[in-house]
Amino acid sequence: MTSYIDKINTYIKTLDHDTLTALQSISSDKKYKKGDLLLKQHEICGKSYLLMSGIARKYYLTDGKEITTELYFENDLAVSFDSYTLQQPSREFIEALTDVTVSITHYQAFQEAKAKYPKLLALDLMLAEYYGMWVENRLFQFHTMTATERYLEILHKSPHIVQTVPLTIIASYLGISLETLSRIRAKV
Amino acid sequence: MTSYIDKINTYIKTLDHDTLTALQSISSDKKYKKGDLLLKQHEICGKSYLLMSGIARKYYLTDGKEITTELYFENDLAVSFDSYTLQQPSREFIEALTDVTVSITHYQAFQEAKAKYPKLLALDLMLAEYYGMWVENRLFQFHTMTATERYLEILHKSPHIVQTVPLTIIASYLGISLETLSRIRAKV
DNA sequence: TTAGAAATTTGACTTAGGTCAAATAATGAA
DNA sequence: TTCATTATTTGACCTAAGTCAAATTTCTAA
Repeated sequence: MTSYIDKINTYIKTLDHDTLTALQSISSDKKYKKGDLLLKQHEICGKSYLLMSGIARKYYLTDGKEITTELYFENDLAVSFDSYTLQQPSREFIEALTDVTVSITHYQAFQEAKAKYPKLLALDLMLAEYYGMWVENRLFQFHTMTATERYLEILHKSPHIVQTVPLTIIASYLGISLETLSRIRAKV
Repeated sequence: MTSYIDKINTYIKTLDHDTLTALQSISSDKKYKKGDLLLKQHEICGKSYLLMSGIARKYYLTDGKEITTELYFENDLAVSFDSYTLQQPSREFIEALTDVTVSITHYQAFQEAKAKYPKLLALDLMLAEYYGMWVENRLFQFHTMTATERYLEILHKSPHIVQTVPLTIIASYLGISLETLSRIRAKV
């Protein structure tokens, strides 16, 4: 599936000058401090955030508890998918876990650009497909793997997560309690 | 999210004659008997299956056990998403749970049609977005809900599933054992 | 209709993971 | 440095859900 990111990047490199400048004209950089919220619950996700540097996460609250649903590193694209797609209030927050720099693209401007530049429509499809496969893979893990197996998967495939993100957040991302994660780590 | 299906259907109704005939020219109907496999593991999912009638499911095998990942009813579109998107061998099977009639569209022909008819590209994006939101919602359920809560969710939002699909399959779809499902049902 | 197979339920017991509480360890600002 | 806060670990006990085995119930094909 990493190969699909390559495919997307390769595709972006083939974009013509006009398409590329159109895209740049509707994007702008912004910095956030550690702890800042890029998106709040109940807000409509009217922007996409491409992480240039730093770490961020997406999470929601269920009876007072924060459940992390996605972790973002450099070059990851952060949005609340359903809020962005349906332009309806978000169930999720997006939070900067460190100071971050992002490239922001507005939803509405991007919709208009897609109508004018079909290559952006194709790009949007690729991004949606990638996200679909990513979520499908995560669901697969919850459906069939134990907590220990899920932790080992992260440890092997995304060691940077374990190295940079607090265990409380990793535990909620794995869908287990902090104590259980600590015990799993104490073993292998 | 049902509203998004409405949006997709509304969009389809706005398709011009040429686009529509192009789509029809690359689609054909086919019937399968109960128990037939529309897609086998390790095959590349080179077709999409729009269910016209009957019930089908998608599942994979983990150490000999069948895990159902999706149930299809009339008007549902069945594909192994990553296999179809990446055109790589499928981890999943697609099986007819009853006699079914499907409208089959070939992947390759659809790719070519999308290049010629941009409205099909936009349609494809909507379908990918819908699937992404659907999977995200299922992941949410696995991430935060107990087995009982997941069962009640199905019971309320998709009662047709409980009425038509064997409990063994529903149990694996919920990620629980058959016995646990039976006990949940014995209560409320 | 009826025997055999398949689906579902029930019982007894085990286990992964949760909860609550307390003890350490690590970090960061004054 | 040092104190206070935050992060992580450890202990004791609990609970949801799994496993294995057997009993029923429901279908289905002859």
